[in-house]
Amino acid sequence: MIEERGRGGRPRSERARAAVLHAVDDLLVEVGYAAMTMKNIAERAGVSRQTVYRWWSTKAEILFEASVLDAREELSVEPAGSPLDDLTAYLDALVRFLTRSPAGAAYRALIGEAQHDPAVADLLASRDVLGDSARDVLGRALGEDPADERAAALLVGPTFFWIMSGRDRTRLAPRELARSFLDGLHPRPPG
Amino acid sequence: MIEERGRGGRPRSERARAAVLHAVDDLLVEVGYAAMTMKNIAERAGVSRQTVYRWWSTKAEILFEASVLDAREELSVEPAGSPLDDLTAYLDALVRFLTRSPAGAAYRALIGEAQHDPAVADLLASRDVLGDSARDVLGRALGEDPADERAAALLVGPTFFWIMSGRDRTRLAPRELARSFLDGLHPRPPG
Amino acid sequence: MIEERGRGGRPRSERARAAVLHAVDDLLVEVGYAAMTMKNIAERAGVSRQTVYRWWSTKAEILFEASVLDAREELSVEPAGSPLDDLTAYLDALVRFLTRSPAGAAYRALIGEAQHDPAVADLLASRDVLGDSARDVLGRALGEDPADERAAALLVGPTFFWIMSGRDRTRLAPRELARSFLDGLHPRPPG
Amino acid sequence: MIEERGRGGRPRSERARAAVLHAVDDLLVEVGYAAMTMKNIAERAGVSRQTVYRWWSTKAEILFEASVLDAREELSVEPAGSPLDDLTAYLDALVRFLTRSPAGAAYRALIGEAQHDPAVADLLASRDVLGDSARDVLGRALGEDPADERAAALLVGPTFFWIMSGRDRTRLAPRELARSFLDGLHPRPPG
DNA sequence: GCATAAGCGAGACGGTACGTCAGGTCTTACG
DNA sequence: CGTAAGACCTGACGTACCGTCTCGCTTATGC
Repeated sequence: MIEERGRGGRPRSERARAAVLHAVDDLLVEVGYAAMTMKNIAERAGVSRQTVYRWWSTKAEILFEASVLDAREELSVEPAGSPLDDLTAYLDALVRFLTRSPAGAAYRALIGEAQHDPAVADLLASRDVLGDSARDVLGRALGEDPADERAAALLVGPTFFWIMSGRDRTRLAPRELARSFLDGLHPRPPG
Repeated sequence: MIEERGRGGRPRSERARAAVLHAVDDLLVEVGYAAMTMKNIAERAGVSRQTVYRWWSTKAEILFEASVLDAREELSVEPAGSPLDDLTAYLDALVRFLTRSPAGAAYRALIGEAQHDPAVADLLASRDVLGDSARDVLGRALGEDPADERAAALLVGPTFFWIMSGRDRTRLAPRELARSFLDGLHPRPPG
Repeated sequence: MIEERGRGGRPRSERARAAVLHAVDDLLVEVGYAAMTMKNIAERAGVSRQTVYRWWSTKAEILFEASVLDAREELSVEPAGSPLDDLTAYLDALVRFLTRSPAGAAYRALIGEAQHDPAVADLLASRDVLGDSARDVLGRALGEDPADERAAALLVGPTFFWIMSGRDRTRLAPRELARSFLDGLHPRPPG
Repeated sequence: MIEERGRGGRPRSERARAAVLHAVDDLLVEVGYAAMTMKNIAERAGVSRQTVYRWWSTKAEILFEASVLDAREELSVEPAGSPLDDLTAYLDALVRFLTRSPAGAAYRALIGEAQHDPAVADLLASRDVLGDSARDVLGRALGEDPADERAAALLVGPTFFWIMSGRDRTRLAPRELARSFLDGLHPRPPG
């Protein structure tokens, strides 16, 4: 990623950029998505409102930039030896991400906004965090390359629905889900 | 529903109630959830803002009341003869609901809000539209009574995730999903 | 001036109106016209910005409304017995108004704005404070009815120019100006 | 005006200076004084904002520098043979200046600003454009040397007031004003 | 010719006011 | 007492201009 700067001009302040991303992270945890405004992001970051608007259009954009790296990291799991163990570990990580991680809270908020804001929908479409991570683990566990998007939805969907619809995370059984997924992929021969 | 009224006083205007619910339906389609405000709900309904606030606290409440009946109806399917056909018909209805129906748009918007608004989360928890409809069809198709909440999530989840994450609905294959679900429930015996 | 109110609706708050007009008066003296913003008018008045904008479009409008009554009063003088005394008294009042009175400061500021803001020009044209007061005193002193607008300009102009161009008010001689004015009106017969 | 420069350094760009003064002239005519900002002066001149600020503090300063020479020129009139003709010609020029000339528009704007900005008032006091021109013509027409500042105010004031208060310039009668002025200066002997 | 120094265009920065909008509350008059 | 109307306070919105600041580059002087 080459720094592309036109001739002259004061360079962008890396300090300001980092402060804004940091502020967004903090505010999401402290006051939640709805109460997080461009105004208090700027104030919290010790940055002028204009500077925030210069680089990001909406709080969704900032939040996305602030959380996408964390998200990728939290959703990548070490190889565990067997497909079932791999998928179980992944689903464990997914539950943790969606229910415990600040980045996951950001992701849920963004998915929510995307339902009624096309700009946010486009933003999320630009980096399919959940889909990519699921395809990664599927590729490794099942040797599919590239892994099927539909298979990823089968793997992720039940857990995603469970959490997004507000159900109790402790009643989820990642290992059973992983087993069901594997069984669904390799059906009994008919008859 | 008996009208419970204290002594005297003008009775609640049924006309106003209906006008508000109607206005919310229309506005959701015309301007979307984000641009739908208490103010323009009131104006569209020809009702004073105070009257709206008297009976509902938030636009989420109105929207929920306005769409929950439609939602139940749209998600109930006729028995189709076989489990596979029943589930396929249900998933077809689910896709239609989430992507085409105004009530479905309302539901997606509310799920979104619920991610960062506990009040909306409680509201949705009070009537588990998707879960109930899935349990209904599972009960009928598989003879389970009451049907398992986890099974419902397995059935609904992949489609839910696919739509909520903004993927192309035409690339969904409800019949394959139904088949995978049935296979996942009844795994091959090991060996 | 009949109070015209549609059916219903909270009546305009006289308290808010008075507070705004008062605040403008105070601020003009304390911080001057340029530093007087809609924002600090509202804050000083203890009134919301929206309420200020509801009733006035610009600070010029508020200032005009706040000062026009004072202006009329300060520019009306008691009959003094002779035309020369009448006019001298008037010019004294005019100097005092333009250099000492808050209403006069407001008037000078508005005349200034009017030079590059047509809306302010229209506003001032709607009530010709200086012209009217001059015509009044001329009508009484000279028995002209209605008094000539050009005569008013002859009477007022020199003093107006003197003050507006920032000259020292103590070097003005109202009585001499009044005498010159009377002589200019009744010229020597030619020859 | 000797160029005073320390050792070394790039000399001031005459091109930039001229471009700014030119831009101010144009913008005053095109968008008016209020809409003329340091920002769009710089853009219009093709000059950086910093460069504008390096040489002038306010738009008033630039405007003054840009228009004062034009003003002096436009307010100087050829000798016409008689005092009445001289003064009439001058008042004609004055009306034209105040109502038609860009330099006059600049002058009116500056007079306006001076009412609530002491810096602008000082600026205008440094070169009494109207007063000087009036004293010049009076000196020539009446042989007074130096001409009286009060006499200048008597001559200029009525026209100045007429225009500044927004009255119709076509209803002015410069010759009558000149005659009144001359009569006012040489009153009938009492009795 | 090479350092020193100032001017210059570009454009980001922290501020602050703008005018608008929605939220939620209140005060009227009418039914 | 419910209702329509609409004024009220609050506070965020996104924009504009302010005046300052950092850049890289240019253009002079003077050693």
